[in-house]
This record gives sequence, structure tokens and C-alpha cells, in this order.
Amino acid sequence: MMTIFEALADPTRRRILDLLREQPRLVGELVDLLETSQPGISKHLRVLRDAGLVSVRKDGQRRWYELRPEALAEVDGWLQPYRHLWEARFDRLENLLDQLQEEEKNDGQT
Amino acid sequence: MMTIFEALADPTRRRILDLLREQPRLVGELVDLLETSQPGISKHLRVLRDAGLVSVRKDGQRRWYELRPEALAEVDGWLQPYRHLWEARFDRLENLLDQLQEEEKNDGQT
DNA sequence: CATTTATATAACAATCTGGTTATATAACTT
DNA sequence: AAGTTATATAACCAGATTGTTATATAAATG
Repeated sequence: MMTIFEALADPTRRRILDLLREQPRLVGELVDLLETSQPGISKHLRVLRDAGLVSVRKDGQRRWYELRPEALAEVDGWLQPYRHLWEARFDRLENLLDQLQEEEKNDGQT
Repeated sequence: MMTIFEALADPTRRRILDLLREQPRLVGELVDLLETSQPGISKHLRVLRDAGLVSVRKDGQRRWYELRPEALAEVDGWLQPYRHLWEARFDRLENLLDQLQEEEKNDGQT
């Protein structure tokens, strides 16, 4: 079975999630919005479902697919210990830029 | 070329990043710490390098691989518009649990 | 009831992935 | 200089992934 990370690796699946972020959608809507055959979309939806990223609700012959954003907390959790590392770097970059700007101002005054 | 999301899909590559989070490492160290052949590790490192997730520094015949955490900001950025969605859900769950606990307390008193 | 519609699954082909072994390359060591 | 060490790349293979077409299934419709 696919992990969340593998599920997110495919760009079409990420687009599906982006579309479901706005609202639940029928399979047919997603087929119209993306350029992949209906069976292709159904297969992607199954992967997303198995990974816990979406849920389905039956409505007669239709299927409403809905985002389950909680599933993304796992990715966020993995990312967590890295966050301060890149934020620290951006802070340092910002400081450097501030400093350069400061120096330039001083140059202008001499 | 592989995107960051594809690079992160492989568990061995995620472990490499986790190890580099602590400190820069030589290829040989990673080979010892993970159970994959040296060429296997080198191939993963190339993928990570192409994705911008690590950088290399030559040191004689050795190569120090170092984490480039800024690259992960892209993943964080993709995740960003989802964050409030799952946080809202967790908040609601918390409220529900509080409420249940409250009701239980009241039941005890009757 | 026959037909159409919405979706899922099967079967298949092409490509990609991740691993391995063998080999190349360049830098140390003796 | 010859041998050893660290790493990268080539060549290859098995299995996975993604896409397609054909088909199954169940619900809606005339």
C-alpha cells in the first residue's frame, strides 16, 4: 500500500487534492477538469483514498469525493523538525540583506 | 528530472535527509547507517542533489553531503493552504471531546 | 424492461524506479 | 609507481507506476 508521501508524488494527484480543497467533487467533474481518462482518475482517487487523503460518499450512482485534510498532518509532522532549520537560514539571509542595505546608505553619505 | 515531492516519496531518501539533519555526512557513513549498497546510496544522493535537497562539498577523495533545508520550503508552501483546514478540524474535535467530558461530569451529578 | 449514465475494475503496454554487480576515476598510502 | 580507498557511473533486471481501452456494475431514465 502507498504511503502518503508516495501518494503526493504524482502531480495529477496533487491537482486533485487542490481541486478538492475548494469543495467536494464528483468523479466526472474531476475528469472534465483534468486531462486524464475517467479510469485514470478513478485509479488516482483509489490511491488517495487508500492513503487516507480523501473520503467518498455515495449519492445514487454518483460518488462525492471529499478532502480529508487531517491526513496531511503526517507530512507536516515529518517537516516539523526541519522547519526551524530553513527559517533560521532565511532569517540570516534577511539580516545579510539588511546589512548590505545599511552599508549602501552609509556609502551614499560619505 | 525528479521534483521534490518525488524525491521525498522514497523512504530511504527521507532517512538520508533525517540523518543529514543532525550533521553533514560522508557517503560511506550513510552506507554504514542504511542498508543499501554504496552505489545505491550514491544514486539516492544524486536524486536529492538534483532536487536541491542536499549539497556536496569535496574534501580530497571524500564527499560531504549537507542538508539544504530551504528546499523544503516548497513542500511547506504547498501544504500551507491546507493547514487551516486540518487545524480547524482538530479544533472541532477538541471541542467535541471537551463537550463529552462536560456531559459526563453532569451525568455523574444527577 | 431497455437504454443510458456514472463509476469501478481488469487487462495490457510503456515507462520509471530502485536495487544490484561490475567498472571507472581520482585521491590517498606505502 | 603500485596498491588501496572513496565515490560515481554504467549496465542490467525485477517489479512498480501510470496511462489506455474494454468491460462490469449499479442506478437513473424513457
